[in-house]
Formats: sequence, C-alpha cells, structure tokens
Amino acid sequence: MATAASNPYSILSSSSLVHVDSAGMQQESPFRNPQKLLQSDYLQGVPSNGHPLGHPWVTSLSDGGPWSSTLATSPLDQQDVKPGREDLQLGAIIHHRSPHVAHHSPHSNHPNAWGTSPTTNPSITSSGQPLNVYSQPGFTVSGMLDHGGLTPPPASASAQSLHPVLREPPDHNDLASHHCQDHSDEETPTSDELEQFAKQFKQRRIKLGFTQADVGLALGTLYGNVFSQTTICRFEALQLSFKNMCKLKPLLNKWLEEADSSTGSPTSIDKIAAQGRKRKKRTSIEVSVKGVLETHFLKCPKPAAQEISSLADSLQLEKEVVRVWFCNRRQKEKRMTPPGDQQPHEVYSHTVKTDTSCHDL
DNA sequence: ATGCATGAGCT
DNA sequence: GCTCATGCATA
Repeated sequence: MATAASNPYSILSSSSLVHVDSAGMQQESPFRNPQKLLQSDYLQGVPSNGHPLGHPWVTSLSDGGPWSSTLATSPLDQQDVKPGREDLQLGAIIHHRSPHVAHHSPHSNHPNAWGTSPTTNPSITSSGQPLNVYSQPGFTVSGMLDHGGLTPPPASASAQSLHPVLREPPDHNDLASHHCQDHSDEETPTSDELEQFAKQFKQRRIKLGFTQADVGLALGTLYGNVFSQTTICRFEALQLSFKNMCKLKPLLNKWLEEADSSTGSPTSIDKIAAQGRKRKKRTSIEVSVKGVLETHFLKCPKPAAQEISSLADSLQLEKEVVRVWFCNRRQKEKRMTPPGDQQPHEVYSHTVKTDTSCHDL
C-alpha cells in the first residue's frame, strides 16, 4: 500500500493543508501576458517558420516563440564573462573576489529577443538567488578539487575527439557557419549547442575524475552557487528547462576550463553543507495509482482544485500529494528531454494536447 | 538517475 | 495555486 506518510508534517509547514473548496476556475490560458512570456514561455515554441531543428519538447505548444534565435543575455552570464584570455582566469578570479565586482553588467537592457517588453527586465535571477559570485571569503580555486583523494584516472584519450556517431545534425555546419560566437558564455546557445556541450561536459568531467557531486560543490566554491548532484546530472541529461540549461552552461563551462587547466592541486576545503529543512517523507505512489494519475494527466494536465480533491480522495492520497504530482508532471513535460524520448530527437510525439480545457469528471 | 518535495516569486 | 529552479531521498 502506498502509505502516504501518515504523519507528513510533523511540526512546521502546517500551511499546505488549507485548501479552499472554491469552484476551480483559475484556468490559466495559454496566452499569458508578455512579461510572463518572457520568462517561461521560451519553449512555447519553435517558430514554424521552417527551423531546422524541431524539438520534441515543444510539441505540446504551438505558440510562436523566439527563443530559438536569441534569448536575453542574462546578467548572470555577463558577470561571469571575462573578455580576455582564459589562462588568466585563475588569477583573475582571485583578484576579483572583492565584493565590488569590477564588471557588473553595465548594460541593463539589451535587445532581448524573447520579448520586447521594455517594462522591467527583472534581473533574471528567477530563482531569487543572490548570485554573489565572488563574495566567498576565503575560497580557492582548488575548491573544485575537493573530491578528497580522488585520483583522476590517467586520461588516455583526448576528450574532445570522441564523439563517434551519435547523431550529427542534418544540416548544421557545426558552429562556424552562423553568427560567430567567440564567447559561448554570453550568447544564448541553441538547444543543439546545449546538447553538444552537455555531452562534452560529461565526458570531460568523467575523464578528469570528478563526480557530479564534486562539480556541484565546486561551483559553489568558485562562484558562490552550490548545486546538487541532481542538478548536474540533470544538466548532463538535458533534463532541465531550456532557460535553466542556458543559465548553468556558462558556469559549468568555466568549471571545465578551470578543472582542465589546474590538474593536480589536491586541496581540500570545507564542504558547504546546506542542511536544515525538514522534509516530508517521500510518498511512494503505487504503479497502479500512477497509471490512474497518468490517465488523468492526459485528459487534463491541469485539473482544478476540486478535481484534485476528488481524485485524491478516490486514490486515497493526500490532496497535496496529488497536486504536487501534477505540478511535477507538468514540469516534466517542459524539460528539454521529454520522458521516453532521449537520444533521437527526430521523434515527434504529438500526444500532448495544446488545450488546457478539461471538463471531464 | 529519478520521484516526490520545498520554496520563491507571480498571478 | 501555479510555475520554476532545485534538491533530498531512494530505486
């Protein structure tokens, strides 16, 4: 039995149980206001103007979306960009660790392609994180080497020269034909470039002898943002949203460069352990129950509160669990690599419907 | 590697 | 209550 944690919220978090049984009618229309479009609807579509790359993860939406051409260069990207030689980065980083970052993005508004709304360009830190890049008190570059005694295996072959025959883009003359992107750090990559990068990143990472967790920690030490193994893993597997991928890419790219150049400086630093919150025990949903949920999801990916309630009731689950399940399910649909479709991104699965109207109960 | 969960920000 | 970024815990 899928016991949904008899006593979920032991102490804190008593809020999530208040549910108003108001008639659910907050159907979010696919046409949101422009501002919203800016931040989340980048996948609303590949413009149907004959773009070479059709991506399976946009099948559910057929809105004209400009992300495929350019995205707004987030301030995150810019603050990390060092217009200069990479071999100077080691020193550069150390020197720049003053709170006053010398190169804070001078241009607040630039032609961002996915939205022409001049309203306000919210400092893209949608996650609300401070992003204080260089404000680590005593960090050292070797933070990335804190994998405690892990000896990098003797790299036998060069990491770059090993993409055998995965699947070359049909008509894509590598990244040299279109606009020259000297600095892949600040330009918004195409999804194809992201794929390429993720692949290479993983290979290099492994060759250098680092685990995903190592990288996550190193990012924290180097740039002030710790990431979990999960996130690194999902990055490599392209299981993040496009925007999220774009955000992480420059960071990981820099890590790669650092790790690549500073081979052999075993220094350990304190691992930043951010523990503290109490989590509800993970509910294990039975397969059969999942099947029901899936069915409902196909019919209606966005059920109203009332539907969730009755569904939860019939499935003997907490309403919150069901609600979260739907949220996660929806989120999954928006990942770069949709479930069930991994490598070949030629496969189009037009199974998801574009509509949000579901009145079937 | 992935399922369920949390929390911030927004509507 | 939703989306979105993110991660603990677990298969």
